[in-house]
Amino acid sequence: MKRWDLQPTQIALVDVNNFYVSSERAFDPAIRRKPVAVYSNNDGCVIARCAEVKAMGVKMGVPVFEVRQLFKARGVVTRSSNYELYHDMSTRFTASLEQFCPEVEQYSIDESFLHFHGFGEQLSEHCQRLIAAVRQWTSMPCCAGIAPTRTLAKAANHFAKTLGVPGGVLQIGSEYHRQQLLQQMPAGEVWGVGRRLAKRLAMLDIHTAWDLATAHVPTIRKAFGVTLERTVRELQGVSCIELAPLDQAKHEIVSGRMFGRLLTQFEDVMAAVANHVQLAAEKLAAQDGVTGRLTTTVQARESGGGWRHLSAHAEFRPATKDTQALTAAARRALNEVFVAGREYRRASVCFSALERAQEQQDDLFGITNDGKDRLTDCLADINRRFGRGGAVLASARLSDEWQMKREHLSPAYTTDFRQLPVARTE
DNA sequence: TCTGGGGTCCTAGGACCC
DNA sequence: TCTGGGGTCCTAGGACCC
Repeated sequence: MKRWDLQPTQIALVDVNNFYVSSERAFDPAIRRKPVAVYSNNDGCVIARCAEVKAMGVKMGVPVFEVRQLFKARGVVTRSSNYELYHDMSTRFTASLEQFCPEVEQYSIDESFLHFHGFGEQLSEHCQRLIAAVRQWTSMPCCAGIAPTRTLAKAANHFAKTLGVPGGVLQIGSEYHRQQLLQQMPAGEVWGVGRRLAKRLAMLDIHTAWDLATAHVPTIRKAFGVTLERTVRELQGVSCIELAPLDQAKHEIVSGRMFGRLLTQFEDVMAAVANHVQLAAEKLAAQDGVTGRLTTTVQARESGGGWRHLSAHAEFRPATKDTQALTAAARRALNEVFVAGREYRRASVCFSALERAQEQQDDLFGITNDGKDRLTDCLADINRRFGRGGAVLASARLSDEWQMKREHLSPAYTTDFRQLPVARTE
């Protein structure tokens, strides 16, 4: 029998249970024993639920209006997304993991892959101590799945949660164990298999993760491409999915959002666009980048009632980070697609063709934009020191009709002195 | 009446080159 | 009538992730 737990390299996937809910509960003991749900931006749909709310049958992503009555009747506490809080809790979580593993690969806001080499049979206990420590240091519950590949570690983590294993750690220990688990797992639950792929796989009579792991690889390759082939090999125990480091410069930067209500006026939509240009420009500055291409996209209502994406783009040579030039280009692009009298519900801005500022090629004609870049740097600096919105171009503030709804927002417990939680002793 | 936001990778197809 | 082969680069779109 192949011993999977004694392979020289083991990967643990550790993630926080119901991360947004757990973050909300961390600073508000009053809701620790109550059912809690967290809403998306704009209070549009449900994006996090505690176990009790999941048990009520509330699915990820359901529109809020569908569950409002249920939540009221069952006393569910609701919160708008509080990303300042979540990011801070995420930093604390990752820092805790680093106390237990030198090789932490952060994958998303609430989960990391931990790489262990030559740990032998003690790894499971080590991860149990890790989970207890995270609980003590951050108050957040988490689980770990351990296996030789990322995809199998994800699967193990899935079972650590759903089977409620003691200590919150599940390690795939043997060939038999791997088979047992994968046979219980629907193919659509496998990391990298979404709804559409699951449907197409079902037509080939592939229903479980085990079916997928034992499928004919060349057939999979031919029908679904190299991405799914890699998933199959990972399920077989061959590590072949690498992750790009999180701190690597992004290839594109997007900022976009639904409006708090439908808009019809050009300047209202433009105010949102200008704000997104500013946010994207700050992210661009953070990676010391410049952009060669800007795309403005809006969603407009069609005469039939459906929604349609309309977009136009502008190019920059040389590439730039000048917020004024970017905003002006975004305005021209919006002008190309905006039709008076239509309703709009969303705007977004995407920077692509990104380059590093230092490696930027000189323009053939020696055109530079030194002075304007200094203004951009200065704005970014002010916003870093005084918080978002400390200084913006006037065009981004002409209208705030587009601002999103956040009617159930919790305080910024950890990032704003005025909102620190207060502890009292009796 | 109300349905998020920000990313990634891969593929196919067109334009263009010698 | 018969109309190459191989390569690069770019873009749009599809699928996935949390």
